[in-house]
Amino acid sequence: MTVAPRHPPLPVGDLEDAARVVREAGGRLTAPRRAVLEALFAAEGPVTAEQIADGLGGRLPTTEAVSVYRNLDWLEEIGVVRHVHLGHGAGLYQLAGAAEHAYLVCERCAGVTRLDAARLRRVRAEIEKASGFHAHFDHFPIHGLCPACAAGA
Amino acid sequence: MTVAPRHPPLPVGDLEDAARVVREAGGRLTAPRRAVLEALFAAEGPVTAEQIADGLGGRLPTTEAVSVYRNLDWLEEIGVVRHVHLGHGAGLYQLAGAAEHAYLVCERCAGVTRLDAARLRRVRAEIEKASGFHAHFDHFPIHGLCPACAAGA
DNA sequence: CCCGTACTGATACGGGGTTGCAATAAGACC
DNA sequence: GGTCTTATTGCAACCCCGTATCAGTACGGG
Repeated sequence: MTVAPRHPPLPVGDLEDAARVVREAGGRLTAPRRAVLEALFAAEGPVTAEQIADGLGGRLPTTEAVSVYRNLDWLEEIGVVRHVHLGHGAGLYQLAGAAEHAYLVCERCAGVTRLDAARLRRVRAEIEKASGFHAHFDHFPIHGLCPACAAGA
Repeated sequence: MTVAPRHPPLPVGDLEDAARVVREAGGRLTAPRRAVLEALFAAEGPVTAEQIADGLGGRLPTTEAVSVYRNLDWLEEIGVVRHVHLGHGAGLYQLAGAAEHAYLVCERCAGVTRLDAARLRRVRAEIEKASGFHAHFDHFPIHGLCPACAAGA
């Protein structure tokens, strides 16, 4: 689990597409690797390695946790997978999408809101103006109070 | 290690001040607790629990790690301490300051820049406009490319 | 100076992830 | 299809960063 991506995101459309990318990267499409990819395609949102190992709660065959970790790492290295942290617990993995998403986590109700890149342009511009940093919002969440909790507080 | 502060920050100016606050919160000023506070005052920036337990690398007497964790937790509950995460590793603890600081972490060189609240007003405003969230930047870092690495990339 | 109880230290345990290594199986080449 | 190379697996042991339990200690109000 690297903190920074080594390769640019390499979005894949389906399993077949992923298989091609895997081979092009010099990898083999083994059963555990295929299972990890299938789980990522089947998942609704970002999921933990443990959820993948458990077959998303029984919906898919299970996979050895250690193989899940190794495959997620490697798939992340080649750009197919990304992981985010939405709190103190386990990292959450997902297929690398074409567009960056920010995750807004409410510190009171723990609710998570996904915001797409387009709406962050001005945020990034303000950060750049204030610090020179070119911010990415796809690895650590933006923490704070959601509208409802802010109103109640 | 709570993810969200339970109490508003309660900045303390020096050890004596901290001792008063500890007693007012119904706590006792034991040797390990004093040691943790001394380490936090002596530290240059945010430090790990382990660094505190080690006496900041020998500069101060050592303290049992388990007591360091318990004291940091309790001090955080009463508002004297805050912790941040600047990456995948251990949390980093510091005395709660009066002003919020954001931590900008470069994903390439891992350099950390501290930015104070005043310069974040417009950033926060843009996030509020885009999502309704009232963002805090003092718990998770803003991840991205520092000016130097952005130029080199 | 006493005494209740907040706190300590030793130990065990937990989640989350990584590493070492022998055994297995993809898939390139024939 | 058979062979062979080596990427990958699965098991087990391990590591980091903390937490929980609990008997014993010591802080500090009276």
